[in-house]
Amino acid sequence: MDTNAIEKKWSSRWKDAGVFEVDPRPDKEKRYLTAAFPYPNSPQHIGHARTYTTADIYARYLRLKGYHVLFPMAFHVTGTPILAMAKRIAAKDKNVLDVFENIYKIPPEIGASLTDPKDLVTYFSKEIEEGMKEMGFSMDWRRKFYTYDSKFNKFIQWQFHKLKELGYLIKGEYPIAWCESDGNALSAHDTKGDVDPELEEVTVIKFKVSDGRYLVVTTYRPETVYGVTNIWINPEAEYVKIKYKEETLILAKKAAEVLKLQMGYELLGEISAEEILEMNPKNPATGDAVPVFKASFVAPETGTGVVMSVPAHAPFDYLALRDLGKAEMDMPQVIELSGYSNNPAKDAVEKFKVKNQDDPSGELATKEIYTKEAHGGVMVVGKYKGEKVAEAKLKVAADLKAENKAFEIITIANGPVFCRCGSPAVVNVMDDQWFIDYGIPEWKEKAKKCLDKMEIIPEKTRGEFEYTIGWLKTRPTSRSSGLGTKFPFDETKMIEALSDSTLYMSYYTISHLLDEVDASSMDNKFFDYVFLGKGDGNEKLDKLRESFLYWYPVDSRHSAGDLVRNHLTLYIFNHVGIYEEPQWPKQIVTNGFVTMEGSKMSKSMGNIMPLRFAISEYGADVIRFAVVCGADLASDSDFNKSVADGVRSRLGFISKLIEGSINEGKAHGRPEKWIHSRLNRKIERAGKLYDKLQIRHLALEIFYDVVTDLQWYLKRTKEPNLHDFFEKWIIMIAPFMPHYCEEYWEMLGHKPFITFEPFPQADLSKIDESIERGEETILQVHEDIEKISKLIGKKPESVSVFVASNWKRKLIEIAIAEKSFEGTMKAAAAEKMPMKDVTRITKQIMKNVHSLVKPVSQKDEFDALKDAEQFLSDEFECKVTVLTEEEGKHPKAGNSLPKKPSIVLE
RNA sequence: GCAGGAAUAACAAAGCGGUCAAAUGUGAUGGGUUUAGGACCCAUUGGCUUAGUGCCUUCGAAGGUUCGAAUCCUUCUUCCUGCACCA
Repeated sequence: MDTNAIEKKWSSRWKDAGVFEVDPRPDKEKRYLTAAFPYPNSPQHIGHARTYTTADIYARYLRLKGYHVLFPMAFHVTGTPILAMAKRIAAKDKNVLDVFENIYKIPPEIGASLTDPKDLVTYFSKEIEEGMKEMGFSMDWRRKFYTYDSKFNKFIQWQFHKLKELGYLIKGEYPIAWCESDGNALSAHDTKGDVDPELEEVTVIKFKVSDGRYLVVTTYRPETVYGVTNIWINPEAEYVKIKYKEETLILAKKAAEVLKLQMGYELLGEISAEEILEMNPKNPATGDAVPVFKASFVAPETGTGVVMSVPAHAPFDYLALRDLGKAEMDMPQVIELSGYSNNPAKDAVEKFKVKNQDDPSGELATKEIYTKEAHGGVMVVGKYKGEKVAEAKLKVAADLKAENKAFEIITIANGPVFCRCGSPAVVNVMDDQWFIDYGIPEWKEKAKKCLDKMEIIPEKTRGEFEYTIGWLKTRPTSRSSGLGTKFPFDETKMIEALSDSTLYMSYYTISHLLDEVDASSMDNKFFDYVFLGKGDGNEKLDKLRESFLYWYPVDSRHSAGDLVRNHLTLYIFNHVGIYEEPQWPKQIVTNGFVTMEGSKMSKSMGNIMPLRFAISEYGADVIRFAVVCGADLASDSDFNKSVADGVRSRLGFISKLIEGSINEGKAHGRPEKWIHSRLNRKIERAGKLYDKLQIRHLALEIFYDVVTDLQWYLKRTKEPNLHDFFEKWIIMIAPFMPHYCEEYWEMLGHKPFITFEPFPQADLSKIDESIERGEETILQVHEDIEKISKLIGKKPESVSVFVASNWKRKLIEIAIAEKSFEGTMKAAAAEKMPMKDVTRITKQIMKNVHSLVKPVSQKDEFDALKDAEQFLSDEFECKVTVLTEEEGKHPKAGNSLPKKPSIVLE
């Protein structure tokens, strides 16, 4: 069979018949599925396909179960990455163009032409859409939209009006990494080396020099303020005076430059290091005046460029004092640390043999002391004496701030970070930043309540959702640049990318019905009516509202697991905030990633396999399988060539069988009963596995195992008849490999589409335990003959098989009941069994008496083996005779046990 | 550091109190088929034994509970992911 031809044939038939384009049908129960929409700044690779394939398998399963299923798709273009990428293409950035050409195989002239964000979006979204269609995803493409569409913008603005009405939207200050020369915010896409600037709060403590004049130090350890012996400045650096909140602060010039934007101070002028060294500032915690000393380790661009010295707890402070010849001075202890003296810093310096403050091993000493004190230290002075350092740290800082003896500044923790333009990133505090306040308790309660009622697949991720709901607080939602929707209450701002993808599933329910509607008429009243039923409607609006009410709520939301901590939890919040309970989400399904031949896919490793390339290489049905079946839903699934080849060859095996099996076969013996018993058992289990999306388990059960069963069946029977088997099996597996199954279905003489056939019902009457156990015994005997034959090193001329007597079966039942050697022996004696054999057998079976199962009767076992007599004879090319133990004259005949017939080779 | 997840044979990955020397797939080895290659089929793939149904040692490490543990409990070790504005 020609894979590509089959896949093309069926995808165009689906398209022509519009089978996935669905509208409300009140006569049918609906299921509404959505999967996270893609971000079209590059083509998709096989990793992206996992979530969509999982969702599609589920969608197709639900159709077989008789539901009316909607599975829509759209494109998310919000935010800065697409803009940044277009800019980089315009600048002929080699990295971007190389990735396009070498990894995604985009013709270089096309790649280089995508300098307009819209062209970029158009090109890649087209590419992605084609790939999804080729994969056979059963999506309703009429509903497609882009998040920068003006109508969608209206919807998002409405969402934000709702959030504001609810009091969830607040305005405030927010620090961000900033480029002064470009005048905009910096995220990872905008920095050299794609570094994500990490912001961190640092405490600034004010040491009073005179009234209104302070020397300001930065510290991560405010609790050590009680042990300050002096202040450090770098004599090589320049220092300045600034006016900040009506006070004069003294700090390093370079530090002041970095802090300028966030503090908004007035520069008063320079001040010489000598002048500072003369000062005797007062420790705000103790009131003691301390001297100012010189130290080379102080970096003028870090913090304030002024440092407080706590020699008992900071190895560098101790070292600098020792370098000045002051090692013997009094060094007050603040923290007690078991295993250390009253000067842990000194202990650590000696332990690591640090020479002076310029010796790099000082870092090691510092790290050890900081870590240990932070977690194991106990305060020995001050207001929080006796408390743990971890707690005292926060309390001391809070007290100092409350008394206006300290304040917080924000620094770039992983700095220095540079903008692509070359200038260093600084911290800017936006005072007109909008937030969504996910910290509001009633809102959290609702989210919790929704979560409690939701199905979470895999269930073990539920804890992560609970954790995220608990931990979310105010979240910035406006940005100064990017594609998407303008912020309705400040049109100079854009709505941030994660905030416009939390309620959009509602929009799919009407997005294909808006052709006649003008964007300007889509105001708050419009959406209030359509989605909330508030206000007055009309015929047109009613149609939209009906569609929404029919499809909502979302029955299953699919995404990769990394979105639990943000998108998926925000999705819950926004739904419970804006909608009533009947519209709340019902289920969330998350999956792991896809690795490539054992390692993570990455651009730098060049091991990304573009989806459309993979499809042309292996065919969509094979890729669907390979991408989804390699691991449990939650864990990463590995894509490798050998697995894909394995799937392909099994598919070939099955195709051949179906081609050959259609008009055949009259056999109706044990093998037929067996394979139908196996099939019906699988049908019975498959439904539950599909419901829980146990995809890997399903694949093993209804694909790999089935191939193995078929191979055994073909061995066991001369005239195979698999027509009835395939009639059911094809439907059951169709969600995995829809193209092939449609083709098979047609080959079996049915009209399309298998897509809407009812999922097979398990015929429980065909599940035959004794037939299956019989077949197991045959397999066992087959193996045993082989083993023995190998051991004696020759092919047998004849084989006799002796089936154990019924009294032995009875004996096992007794053992199961008695569970003890003595008890079994007694009961056996009462039954007048041959005690010599009983002793031997009982000894043997007592070892695993707790796991014995009731044996089948001698007759059942004999019948099974007798039926296979010819088969075994053919297999071993000699006469195989099956006899009962009683009929056997050979001395070994008596060795037989239930399920373990005695075998004699001659 | 905090929070979550995980550790199983050559590799990947099931199993989550007894039927477990441990499914399945891949790889490897041998054999069959084939002009050759590929594909396909069969067998073997912890050790030792044995004309098969036996014994021993294994499921990150150490302890514990139990008649019985890969599975439950405790401690430890290692690895992964996230810790916020980034889609």
